[in-house]
Amino acid sequence: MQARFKVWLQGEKPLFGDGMAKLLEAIDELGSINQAAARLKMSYRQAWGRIKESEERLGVKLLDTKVGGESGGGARLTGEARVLLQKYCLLRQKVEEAVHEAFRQVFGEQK
Amino acid sequence: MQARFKVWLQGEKPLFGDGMAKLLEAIDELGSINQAAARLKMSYRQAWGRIKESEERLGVKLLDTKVGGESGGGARLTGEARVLLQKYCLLRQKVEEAVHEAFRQVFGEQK
DNA sequence: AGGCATTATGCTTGGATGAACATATCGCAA
DNA sequence: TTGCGATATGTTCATCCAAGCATAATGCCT
Repeated sequence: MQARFKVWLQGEKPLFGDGMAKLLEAIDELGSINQAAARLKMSYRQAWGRIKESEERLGVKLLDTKVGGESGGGARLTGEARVLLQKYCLLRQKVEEAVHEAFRQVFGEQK
Repeated sequence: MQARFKVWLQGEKPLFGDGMAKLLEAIDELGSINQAAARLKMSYRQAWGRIKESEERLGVKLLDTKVGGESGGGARLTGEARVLLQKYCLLRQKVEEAVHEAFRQVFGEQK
């Protein structure tokens, strides 16, 4: 038995969680929404929709996108997206450590 | 903006989370699944199903139930259910404090 | 005997979430 | 000028989970 968790940023509605974090990381590495979606085994349609939704809720532009041109176009994270992603990852990491520690304290060496 | 979280116990499948905790607390206080479900604004059907599912996954009997008789019957937590509930609440509390602290550290005094 | 509150369980339907399909457009490159 | 890879959206379809409906059984109490 183990403890699992989710953590996310919330305003009036959910703003930014693990899904967006993984998606932005993949876009940052691969340079396009399309390839990132493929790696995460989601459709381009879904990836794009989640980004759009998140941008609207946050009131922050997360991606600079380019249509057409060399390699067909692409997407790059904005500075604000980078800052947010980095902060979220830090938050997540701290919480993960806390969950592990709390589980150990409460449930000890259990099956 | 704030940080929210969920934490739950997991084996092969999810075993015990916030929903079950609130449900068991209400049953403990009110003495019946029926009244507990009403308080939590869920149907008896759903409450009963979740308990059954959780018992099966955990391999632990959570309730002693009685059909008919004085006041129509009722349900009481087993000792194992009490122990599990108490441990889960402790885990949840520790995680909650950690999430708050981590959010403060990472996001500081933010809008 | 009849009523009542409760446990116990099957079945059906509705809503929401995600998958899939269909286009349109853009701009470089061959 | 045609093709390619990408962004950008609308729409439809499937599928899973929750909600609600229905019903049986039990045992005290009046």
